[in-house]
Amino acid sequence: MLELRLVQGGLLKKVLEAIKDLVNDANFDCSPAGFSLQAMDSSHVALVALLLRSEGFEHYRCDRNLSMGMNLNNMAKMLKCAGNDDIVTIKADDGADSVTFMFESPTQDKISDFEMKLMDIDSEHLGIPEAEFQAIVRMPSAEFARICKDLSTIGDTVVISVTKEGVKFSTRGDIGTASIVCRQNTTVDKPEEATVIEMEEPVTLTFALRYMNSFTKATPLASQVTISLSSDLPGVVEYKVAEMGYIRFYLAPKLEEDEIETQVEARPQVDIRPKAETKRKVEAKPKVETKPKLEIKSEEEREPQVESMVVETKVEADLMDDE
Amino acid sequence: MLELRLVQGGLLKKVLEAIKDLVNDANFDCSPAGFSLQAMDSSHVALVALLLRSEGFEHYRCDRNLSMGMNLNNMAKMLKCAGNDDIVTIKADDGADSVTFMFESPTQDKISDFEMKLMDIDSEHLGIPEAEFQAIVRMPSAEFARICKDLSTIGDTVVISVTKEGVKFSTRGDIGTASIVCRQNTTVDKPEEATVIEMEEPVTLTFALRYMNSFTKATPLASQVTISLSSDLPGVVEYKVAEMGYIRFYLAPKLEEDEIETQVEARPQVDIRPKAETKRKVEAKPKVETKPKLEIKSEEEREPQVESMVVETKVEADLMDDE
DNA sequence: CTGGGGCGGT
DNA sequence: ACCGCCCCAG
Repeated sequence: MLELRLVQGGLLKKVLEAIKDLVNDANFDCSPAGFSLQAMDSSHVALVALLLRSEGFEHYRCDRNLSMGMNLNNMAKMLKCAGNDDIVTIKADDGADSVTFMFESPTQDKISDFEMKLMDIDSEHLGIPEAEFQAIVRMPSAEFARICKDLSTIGDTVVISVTKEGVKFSTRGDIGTASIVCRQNTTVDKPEEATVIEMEEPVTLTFALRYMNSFTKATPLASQVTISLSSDLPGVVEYKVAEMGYIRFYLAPKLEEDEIETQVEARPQVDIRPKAETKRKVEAKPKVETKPKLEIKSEEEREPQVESMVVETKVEADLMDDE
Repeated sequence: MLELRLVQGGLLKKVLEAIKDLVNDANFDCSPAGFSLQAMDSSHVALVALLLRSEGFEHYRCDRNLSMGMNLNNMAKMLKCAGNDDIVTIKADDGADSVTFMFESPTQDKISDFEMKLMDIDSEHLGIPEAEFQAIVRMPSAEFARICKDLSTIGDTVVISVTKEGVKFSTRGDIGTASIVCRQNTTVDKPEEATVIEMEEPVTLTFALRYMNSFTKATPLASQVTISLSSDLPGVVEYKVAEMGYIRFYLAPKLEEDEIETQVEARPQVDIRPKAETKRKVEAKPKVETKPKLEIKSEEEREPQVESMVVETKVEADLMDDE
């Protein structure tokens, strides 16, 4: 039996708006620690990881771990029927093939029940190793969204370059070039306007703007966004979900044209894809891949001490390093 | 070397939004007097003249006259990336084949650089004679925009009729007719709400609404619009650009059906088109043209005293009678 | 002036 | 689904 009561129903609406364009179907995993989701986008280039901690719910009952496969578009459709400050309750019986969303208007005058069929989705739970990043940029989420949108009117990719002084976003396209520099700035009136750069060493990476623009759908969730970069890891774009957890988007960097020949094979291969998937791709395309793929190991491929981090304890592991 | 620094970057954004639908490519002319543009729309029916006086810029450096051919859509795309109260700097080296737009956020935390390729556009600088108009209407720009939009749902052309009492806009279409009269009104709370008519003699002219509606894209620039009419001249729709200059749109009146036969040849031919262009059209279509064409002489065709008004001094001449 | 919400078009 | 548009509120 599962029963999760969330006072700020609007949060869940925004969460679904943020991920439904990237991922069609995904399993929501419920454990005593929280409500979470991990899924790759349909082209296997980006990965979304959502966590809503149990403490963030007004009421959280989860008798045993449950994985519920949902069509995110359909779920979003139902959640759209909730008011922004309705109280949302998610209910499912163990082993049931459906989930119920209940919306209570703030005045309790209106109670809505939506029932949605669950789907059987086979996706392995991917272990995402915690990594040290060479640079972490925190900046206003709206500003980041604006930059990605603006740059995508000029080019298809963004080069993000972090130095101590600031972060530079640049692109190039048929009509010209663009370069936007945001300086570190911690002396602002409101903390949500700050731009903070934590940097161990300068990093320059290239990403597809198409995905970045998808990620910025999460902008309404948080006033700040965190961009974490290392030269040999997928970039991470993270939005906090108020008091509850986060949505993280992982995106493999594109190789610069002149890097492709020399570096693609030398890179540490940390592959996030499930084994079968990885094999198939490799067999199908034995050549150098210029299309970026996320490189994080799947659970089975990881080191023994990680291997032991089974699904039941995994969410807690994630919790530890949040915030 | 050219370097123009404009504190109200939003103005330039609005200027481009106002003209980019009418003109695809045009030369911006920089002289010590200011930053200006003259261009005909692609169907050679309307003409846009923009002037931004050098005094309106915070910093204006223009070592020598420069004509920069730009694709206005691409320029508008780049300017859209500026915030409305960013400071905009336009930079170009003499003889360079590109121009740079720099945007500084009000807080200076964000600096954007956009570089755009210039194009080679051969357009003659058209001399637009200053004329006396039989009637000049000044009215709220939003009201004029609304009228043009409303009338274009009924018909394709607007008949503008000015008398001492007011100005009448009327149209006729398949579904019926419409007529909107605005009375002169100078006793208003705010000066921007006034409707003022300066009239020497009554005028009635017909214009294509399609162009009028294009012109009203400039509405955000100014709270008032000036419509200047004479029976034998193109109509002029003018929007002031705050403290800096103006955008003027010239549009040839349509001949009323019953006027075409009797008047078209009798009209004073003041043709704005470059000579070659004029010739070609005439050769191609020796018949009576029912499509209106702007009738202002090009530089070479004009009278001696106008002839001497060469490009260098021309902007200043425009300045004289502005305001 | 910006942000948000709603709308209508493409 | 996206974007531009319009209105309102803060």
